[in-house]
Amino acid sequence: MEVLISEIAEQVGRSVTLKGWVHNKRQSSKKLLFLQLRDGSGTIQGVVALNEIGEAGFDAAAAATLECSCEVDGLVRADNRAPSGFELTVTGFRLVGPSPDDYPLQPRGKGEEAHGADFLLNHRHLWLRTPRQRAIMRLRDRTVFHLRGFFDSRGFTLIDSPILTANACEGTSTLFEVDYFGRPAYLSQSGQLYVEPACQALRKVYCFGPSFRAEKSFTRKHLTEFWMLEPEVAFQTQDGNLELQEAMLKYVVEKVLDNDAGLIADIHDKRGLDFAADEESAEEVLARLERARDEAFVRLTYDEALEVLKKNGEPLEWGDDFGAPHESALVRDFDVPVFVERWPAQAKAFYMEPDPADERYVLCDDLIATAGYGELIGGSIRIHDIELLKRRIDEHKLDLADFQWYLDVRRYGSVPHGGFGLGLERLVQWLGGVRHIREVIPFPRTIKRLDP
RNA sequence: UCCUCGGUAGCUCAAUGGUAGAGCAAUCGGCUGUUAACCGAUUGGUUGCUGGUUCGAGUCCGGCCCGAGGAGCCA
Repeated sequence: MEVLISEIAEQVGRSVTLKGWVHNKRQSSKKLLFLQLRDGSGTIQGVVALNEIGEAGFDAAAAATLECSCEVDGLVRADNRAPSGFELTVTGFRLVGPSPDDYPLQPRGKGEEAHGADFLLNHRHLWLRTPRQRAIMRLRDRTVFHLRGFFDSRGFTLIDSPILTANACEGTSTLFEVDYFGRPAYLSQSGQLYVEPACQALRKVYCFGPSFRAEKSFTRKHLTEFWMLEPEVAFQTQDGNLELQEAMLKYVVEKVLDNDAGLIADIHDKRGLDFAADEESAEEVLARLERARDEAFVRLTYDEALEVLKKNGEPLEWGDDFGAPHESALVRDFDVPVFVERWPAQAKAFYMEPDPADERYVLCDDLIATAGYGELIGGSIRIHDIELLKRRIDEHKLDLADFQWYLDVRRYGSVPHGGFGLGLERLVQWLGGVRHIREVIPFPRTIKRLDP
């Protein structure tokens, strides 16, 4: 019977067939060898003994090379010598697809010595086969699943925003331009302009899709193509917006801790091919997530954050935006994520609602993650007064003609509304303790890398 | 765009201006319980490109190319 390795515990004592790949081979003699088999659901060790499989079968298994694909028959045994607790006594081996002896990735390495970042990224199509990358891809999938579960449970509707857009609303410098039947179009850098009208139709909505930034940044936390989830809620308040952000993250963290903690252990297995040498341990990641699940997030106003920065030796002028050094200085004192809300209007985007308590500020927030993973979320209440919005568009030297339909949202039954943008990759980094953003997306796009 | 560091075997890295090396991978041999197996042997090089200094350059100097990480900007 054909089974998956993930189901092998139910098959003890039975003869089964596995279809997969040879991850590694250790030959002990002309009579005994070990195959590390993986099938996408897990890995198991196959024990190939001459007296169990016969000469022809042994020779076939002995000819297996790294990453060749195969069908393997065998008897499932519980065995405490195996890391997973189960082994397969191999009784048949059939090659499906050979793998020449120039397979570029080594099945193991002495920590980060085996391969470097550039080499691994050039072989991303093969790198994905390794256990660490499998665990990261699974964690990404589970994160999206849990996010969708959260918004579903709160009555949100998924609204897909377009990727091709006509307007360069916040300036063209960070946008990718494409030729759209002879006129310029741009790859979307945010779905916000589209979920704003949608929330007036469906009350609570979110979009989730790729975002594109042509910024020439080259760091561990930037991609030119990344996935962003952007909720937008009609009749939203500043406190309601923060509550939604915190509840969303606590929900995802709790689900990951309950269901997917094993993936975090796999990600931090020291045997993994990995160029992020100085990462947290799995225990540190789990402890950090437990705190984020159990303790209230820190909430600071911009002015309070300035005081913390002054105390930590990174003073800023009122009105200045935070740089990366300020972010780390700010979260140094806290071991849960930190909201910084109510920023000076001059540091933020044109569409943000003024704080009624003091109009020098706007109703907005950034959420800064623990452990150096940076900004996970940026959110705000949007201006719903059409005259104020026109004034702001003008002040920011933007073209009113580009915003006619956006202004319609304020013209007909305008309501206070707001939302935020969550960077999926940064969330997966933070959840998994993955130091480099290029590992948490299957095929990363950066300024220097379009292939594979 | 700016700053810093780097480019030597398939990979990860060594090599006072003086004969280009190791570990891993691969190949061959050995071993009936290996867990990143181990032991022995073999193969493997236009030292990123280019011009210069020098008796002699992987090493020093100029230019270029490529990569990494940080700044800025952001998610």
